[in-house]
Order: sequence, then structure tokens, then C-alpha cells
Amino acid sequence: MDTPAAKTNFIWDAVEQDLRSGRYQSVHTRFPPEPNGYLHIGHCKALVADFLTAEKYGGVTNLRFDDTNPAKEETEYVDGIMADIRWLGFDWKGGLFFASQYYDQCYAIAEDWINRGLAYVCELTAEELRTYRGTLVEPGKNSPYRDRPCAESLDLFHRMRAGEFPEGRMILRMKIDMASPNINMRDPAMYRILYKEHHRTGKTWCIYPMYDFAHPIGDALEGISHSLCSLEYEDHRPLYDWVVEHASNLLPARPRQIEFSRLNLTRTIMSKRYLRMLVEGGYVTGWDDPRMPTLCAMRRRGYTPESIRDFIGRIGVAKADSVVDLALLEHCVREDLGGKAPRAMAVVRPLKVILTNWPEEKRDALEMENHPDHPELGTHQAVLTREIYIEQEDFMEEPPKKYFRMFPGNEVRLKGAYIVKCEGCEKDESGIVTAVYCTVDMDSRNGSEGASRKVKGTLHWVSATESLPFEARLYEPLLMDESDAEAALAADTEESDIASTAPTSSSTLKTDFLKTLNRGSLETCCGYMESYLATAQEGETFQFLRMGYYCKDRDSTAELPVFNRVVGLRDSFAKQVKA
RNA sequence: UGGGGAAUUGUGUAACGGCAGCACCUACGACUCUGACUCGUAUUGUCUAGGUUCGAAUCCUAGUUCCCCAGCCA
Repeated sequence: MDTPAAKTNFIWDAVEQDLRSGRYQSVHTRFPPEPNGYLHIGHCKALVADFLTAEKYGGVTNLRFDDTNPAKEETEYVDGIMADIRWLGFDWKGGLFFASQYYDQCYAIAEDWINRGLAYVCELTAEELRTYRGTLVEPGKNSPYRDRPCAESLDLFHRMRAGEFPEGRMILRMKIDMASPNINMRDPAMYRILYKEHHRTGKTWCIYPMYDFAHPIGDALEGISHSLCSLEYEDHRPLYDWVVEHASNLLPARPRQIEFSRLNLTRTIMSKRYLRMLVEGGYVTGWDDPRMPTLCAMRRRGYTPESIRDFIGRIGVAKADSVVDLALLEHCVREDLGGKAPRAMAVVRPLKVILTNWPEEKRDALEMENHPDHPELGTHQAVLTREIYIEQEDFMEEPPKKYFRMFPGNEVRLKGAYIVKCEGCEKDESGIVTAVYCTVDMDSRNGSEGASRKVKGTLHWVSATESLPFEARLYEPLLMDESDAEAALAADTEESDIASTAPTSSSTLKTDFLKTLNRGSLETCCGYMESYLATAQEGETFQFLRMGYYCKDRDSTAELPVFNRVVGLRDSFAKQVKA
């Protein structure tokens, strides 16, 4: 599988320089997820950066689960993440690792540092610690425990491990610089007490290393050359280097951390916290609801790994904050599926058409190509009968200009079948069209002499009696578009301005986020499909002619077979009408 | 008010002192038994102000705007 990435990017430039200068002899990367949730499209950028950077320079990539916080992590996520990475087509040739397997080494380094006066046990409460840390503009103060004897710290640390103290009673801190303008360097925590069962180490430990301590150690122990991560860790790089430097007596390598900007997508939620809120609040049916940006959801919806990798290759890698247009992802999906998805006819919003001059019992089995560009994919039969369904939007009693579908007096072609002429329609009391009447030009059967004359419109159709009902699920983004979201938030502000002048808190942020949810993100339609789709397998994708790509869903609780709309076809007519 | 980053067309990303390119989006056209695909055409850009230079997106100076950081999360 290819990911036609850009020719180069700033990371590869840096890697090449490192190789040329001899700083590193080979390239070894790692992908380090925390197993506290499912992977989403945002993670793919890191996945591709890690795996392709190594591959490009003949190196390998490790998969390492950064499982240093047992309160949040579960085996379910470990399994899910591995399945998602495999699905995308990546292979952790460097090996599978867990940060938790380095707990012994971390512990040894901690003891070493205590002995060397580089770490100390601090008994400040969390609250006190916050005050001692200072602020963004004011330096912090040294902890009163900072200069306690090494032996005392060591003893306390051993007793922390032995489970003699309750959670929060004390922590182990690095001794760096409480006056540093970089807050991360103000004696950061290394170890905290946590009486949580770990998904891999069970109850072996009741103290756990912090990310800033364990991560560089894991990298170095694995011989990672380039440790790629997102921009918010730039401030942590001095700390990363400090850890590696001071533990170098116990570490085999000196990795280099390089940061790049995260992926943001328009109208897409890319925060694990908010995604969890959607799942737990019942706004979606689960982590794999096809509207979610998780890989398991995209897989279920019918996105292909090829299209996702193509997408990631096209967006590039840089350090500037950016928001990629969802349209680019959709383009990649269409491009991939367009070349390989078999074609079929299905009517999503049916309107009955009666072919008045077609004999009641007549059936005509027509040969339909499975793919216009791939004759080797063969054909299937579609049966034409007196009563058929067409798409509601394909008939208008009073058409606008440039409408070349069905309207009274107009001729259109039924795809792969005959040319028909619309003679009129039938409406109910409220004026809704309930049926359309057409006459068939019996000489215009597909392939015959009379079929060669040109008519402007070609419609997809299914027989009313020989098709199968199905459920179409049409998806739109989970978030409103920008202008709607702004309007929704503005309307909300007007109301709350009167009630309160409270500053923005995390709880208002939460409600703000929920206010910008797109209420129309799921539409369910009962349509009819060609009977040849009855054997479609779960995960199989078709192009429903003129409608879009649809993937057979696994939902077995629904009464009808379910097809997810992966993405619609481009529709220049719809755009024209809107404008 | 401290520290760390970033600014190139509507969006994303190239150009590493020498013609601002590519993709998506948008618009128009050709083709069409999918208003799809394909093909063609077009619009729009170097944050600002100075400076260096034959020549600046690129180098220098000053400014502006945006993002990140005060977890015993990662």
C-alpha cells in the first residue's frame, strides 16, 4: 500500500541532516499511544509520520503503549488500537512494547537520582505544590523538602513503593530549577502513589512514573533515534533532554524529540474528551458510530485505509496550526472508491412511476455493467417491470431551468433500459406527488437501434416488485458549519448575558460544544435496492449510481439490511440549485 | 506580565537569495446512457513597516496577530 506523501517535510530534512552529520547511524521511531481510548483520524498523522519516516530511511517503528496511568487505561483499548493500526496497513517491525515493562528500570533510575541528589521526596499537598510552583510570570519557590538528606528521600521512596502511604501523601520530584521560566522544569513530579490495578502489572506497583519521566526513558531504552510528537510537547523538550542526559549512565541511546502540528479537520471533533462525552451522553451509538472520527467508526462507515493514507500524505507535515477541509478527505475517499466499488442501482427516497404502456406481467432482464472502467468485473441483471421507483428529486411537476430529469412532457432515459416520456402525475390532498405516469419508447431498449438517440437525462431506477427494501443511513458532520455554530453560540450568549456575567469555565465550554452539534448528522431513509445486493457482505461497498458510495453495515438488529452512505457523489447540479 | 512556537490564495502545503508551484475547494466549459468520472480554462497568496542585495517568501531590525504551558494526565 502506498502513501504518496509529499517529496519532503521539515522532519525528513532534520532526519537527513542527522544522518549526514553522523548524529544517528539509523532511524528508529515509535508510535506511543496511551491505551485510554480509540484511535481517531488525528492519530493517523502521527502514525504516518512515525511509520513512514522510519520506512523512508530503512528503519523500523516500535509500537509502545504509554501505560503509566492505570486509572485510565484498559486492555480493550490496547486491542482496539492494534487492530486499527493493522487495518491502516502498518506493521510495528521494531516490536511491541509497553511503558509498564520499564517500571523496574524507571525505579532504578529514580533511586540513582535520589542518591545523586537529583530527585527528592516531597510532602507538599497538591494544593501547596500549586502555590509553590509559581505562575507563568512569577518564579516558583523551593519545596521545604527539597534539601532533605538523600538517605531520607530514599527511605521514603522505598516506603512509598511498599505501600506505607496513602495516595497524594507524597511524590518523588526531580530537582531542577524552581525559578525556570519554563514551568515544566520547576521540579516536575516523577512518581505518584496510585492504588490502582494496572491492566498489565496488576497489583505489583502502587507507585507509577509520570509521562515526562517514563517517556524519554522508554524511547532511550528502545534505541529510538527520532521521537516525533505534537506541538504541545515543545515546552517539554528541555525536560525530555534533561531526563535522558541525567540518566545516560543507565541508557543506551540519546533520542531526539521533534514536534509537529496536530491534524484538525473542519466540522470534526478531535478531542478524546469530547468524543467520550458523545459516547457516554448517548449523542452517538458508540465509539464506532459511523459519524465518529475514530478509525473503527470510519472503517464501519466504509472509508478505506488507502484513502486515509492518501489523505494524510496530501495534508503534509509542518509546525503551523492548521485546519484541513473535510472536503479533502472526502475527495480521497471518492477517488479510491470510484476506481474499485462495483456499481448498483438503489433508490433512497422512492417515488413510484407507472409505465402505462408496459404490459402488466412483462419482465425484461437488462444487463448492467458492474463497473464502467472495469469490464472484467462483469455484469448483473436488473429487471424492468410496469411499476418502478425513481428518486423523489428526479421528478418535478414544475421544473426550474436546466432541470433535465423527469417532468411532464419530458423524455429521460432509464439507466441501462429504455427511454420513457413523462405524461403526468398523481397527487394527494396536500399536493404531494404520489405517482408519476410514463410511456415507454419500446424501440429504445438498451443496445438496440432505437436507443442511440440522445436524451439529456439518465435516471437510476429499481423495479417496484423485484427490488428489495433497505435502510439507508445518511451521515453529515457531527458539528455545525462555522456560520451556524457562531449563530448558535451568539444566540446562547444573548440569553446568558442577562442571567449572568460569569466568566468562561470548563462547564460552559462543555455546553458550548454541545450547542454546536449538528442535529441533522444522521438521516435514515427506507429505500429500495436491486435484488443483486441481497448477497452483499458486511463491509462491502458499492457505488449507488448517481447517489454515492454505500457500505453494507453490520447492524443486525435493524429490520432491513442497512447501508451506510460513505460519501455522496459530487453534485454540481445541487450546488447550482442552491446558488 | 514569563517561557515556547507559528504566520505563503478560501483550505492545506512547496519554494532553502534567482519565474511564488502543487493539491483540494470554487466558477465556467467540453465529454457523458451516472449532472459522476475524465479533460480544459479561470479567479484569488508571501502578516505589517523599514533595511541589506543586481535580485528577498527566504537574510537583518522593529512591530502585529494566532497557538501552547501554571495535572500527583498523556
